[in-house]
Amino acid sequence: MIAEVLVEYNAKSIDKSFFYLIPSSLKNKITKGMKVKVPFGNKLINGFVINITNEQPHNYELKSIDSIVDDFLILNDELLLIGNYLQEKTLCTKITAYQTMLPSNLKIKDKHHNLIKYDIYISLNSSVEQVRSFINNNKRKIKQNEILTILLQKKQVLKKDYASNALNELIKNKLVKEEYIQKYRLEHHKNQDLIPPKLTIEQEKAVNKIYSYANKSKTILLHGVTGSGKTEVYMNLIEKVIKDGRNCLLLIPEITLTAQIVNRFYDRFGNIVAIFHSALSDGEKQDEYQKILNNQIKIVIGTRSAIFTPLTNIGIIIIDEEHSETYKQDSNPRYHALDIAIFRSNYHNCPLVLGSATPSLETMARAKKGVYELVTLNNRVGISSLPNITLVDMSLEMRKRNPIISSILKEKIIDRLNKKEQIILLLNRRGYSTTISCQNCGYVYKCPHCDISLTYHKSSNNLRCHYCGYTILKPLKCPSCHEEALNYLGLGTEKLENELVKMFPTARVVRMDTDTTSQKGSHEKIITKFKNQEYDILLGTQMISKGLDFPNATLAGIINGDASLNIPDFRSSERTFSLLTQAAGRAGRANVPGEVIIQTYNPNNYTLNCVKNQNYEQFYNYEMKIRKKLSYPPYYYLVSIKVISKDYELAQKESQHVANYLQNHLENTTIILGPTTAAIFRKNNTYRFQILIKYKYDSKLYKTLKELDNIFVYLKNVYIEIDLNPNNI
DNA sequence: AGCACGCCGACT
DNA sequence: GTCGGCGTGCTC
Repeated sequence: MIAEVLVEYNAKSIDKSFFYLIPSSLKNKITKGMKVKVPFGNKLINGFVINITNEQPHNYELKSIDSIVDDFLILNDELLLIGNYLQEKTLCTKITAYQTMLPSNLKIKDKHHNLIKYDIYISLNSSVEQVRSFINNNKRKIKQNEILTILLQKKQVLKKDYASNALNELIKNKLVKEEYIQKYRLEHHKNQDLIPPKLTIEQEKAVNKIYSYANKSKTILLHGVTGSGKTEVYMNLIEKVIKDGRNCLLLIPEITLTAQIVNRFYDRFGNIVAIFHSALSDGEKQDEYQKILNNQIKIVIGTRSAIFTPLTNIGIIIIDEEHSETYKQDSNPRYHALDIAIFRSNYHNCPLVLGSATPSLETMARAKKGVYELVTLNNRVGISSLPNITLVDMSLEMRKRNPIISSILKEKIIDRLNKKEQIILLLNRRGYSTTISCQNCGYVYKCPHCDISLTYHKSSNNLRCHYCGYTILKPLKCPSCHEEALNYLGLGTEKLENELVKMFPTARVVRMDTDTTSQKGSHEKIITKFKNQEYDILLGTQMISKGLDFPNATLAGIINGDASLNIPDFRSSERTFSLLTQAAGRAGRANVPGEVIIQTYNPNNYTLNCVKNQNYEQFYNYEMKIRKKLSYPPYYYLVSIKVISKDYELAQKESQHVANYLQNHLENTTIILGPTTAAIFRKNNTYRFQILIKYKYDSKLYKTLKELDNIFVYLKNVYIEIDLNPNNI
């Protein structure tokens, strides 16, 4: 018997299987998916058995497996397949693929701690008669008799509650025994008093439609406006699937911000729910994983990597806030959870639901084409209507010397403070400092070929497009209003907080950004306090826009609606639409109608007007035209290739080679742009050049990218980074 | 990745 | 004469 093993070293040059004999002592113990120790060179290292065969792969002598590291299956058949797929899709090494899929305590490494926690219980170790006679014959051993009497009634109690010399004596004399029982760190119980809300007709129709695909590997887009009760739809689907005896996987973008959702699931489903996210300790993760392996879990809720949990018999996969960019990993391996979800939906023959108020254009395009089924929720649950949105022209306000808070927003804030209602203010911080805009009229330079903002390069004092390389010298005056006011955008939450305190001295203001939420649990504290109305104004960055529900918040203000529009990326309109729509959805959820003020230098901007009209369809149609014209997704797929080196000349030279190579090896319908300097050109003294591939269909793509990747294995001091379907380019 | 092997330059 | 620099190539 021969085992095919992947070894723990992550290097392109040894990204292949190594073969070992299985010694007779391990013959019936080793299965594929196990972690083993093998001799490699002159060291003993860890590896995964990925297959067992009878065929001798080479004619030279094989070494034997040394030992088993963990004697349980770490990679089941499905995970083994997913690893293969992941490697194919992202061009990472096989070992990286498998490592990525596992929680840290199961990953390959030398010292691995066993993080299982136990409670020690004590119980009787002899017959009731023996214990009774012991009590009768040892009347003076009062403490010991006390413990025995309790055990006669309760059978099993926690050791730590009774720990004493007397207890140790009993254990020593084998009258009482200790038992180690695994204790899970996270335990949640169903709220027995909970009465699930009755579904609206629309919600019920959605549930039935989606459920009609049970046992089919169909992807369904659930497009529901903010406040339309998507979570309730998920819960009802999950209930049905569990009744059918199958399990459920729910992905959410960031668990810290969506603690509210998780708690609703705990209340409704109790201890059959396991959660996974980066804020869990290794021990907590191990416990949750263990619960799944022990078949105690029917619902897994987690962030991106939870898509790899070894949940079996999956009956539905749900990706909430489908448009969220957190589902794509932005370091190696650069996988998208959606791709893995589709793979698993095929494997398990179960539906995959993508939920969002603002679906990504790619997803909506597929739904419109009929690749995905489209299910829509048009109405908010309850009597609340969609909020009323106003765009405020900040260039007019600038002249009135209200550069930060417009007069209208100020007026509304005062009004809400008087009514004892709450206010949410969003400071859109994305896109600072890379672009410059006119402080007088809001003009932003764009590339005439790529329709993205030009990036300012201080060293050369010019403006450059990092897609195609178009460059102009930075002018002194704004070409639109002729003022000398071209500058960085810049306003921090702290400055805004000070401004608010000055403007509204009696208001209680709380700030939520990366500074105030670095401590574990601080998110939730701020959210809870605001919800309990201990504050009047919640001021924060994009983190306040997601999935939060504040019934008393009736006004949402967006301080700088433009900032994210100007990021030099073709998706910046889409991101802005999504962010502002979500933020607007925070207002007016309960029975008080909400109001939203968006401050902007571009009140005629199409995207902002679509937000104002709350019209996804309008935005979609408009943006799709631009994407078509400029050959962007969803019309074309993108691949970004970065060539990275400490040596400027070398990086430049090799990136030119890459572009030539692609030109010669890809189909002629494929567009190759660059090389040009990457968005972040110089990063800790390494230089990055970027090549962009746009393709519709290219049968040679994967083969060519693999070859390219292999060429770079043998080049020195220069590296290549390939990102298929990048989030940012 | 990690290690041995190997072929040149400056030391006790 | 030898020690050690790191470039090259191999690991089942």
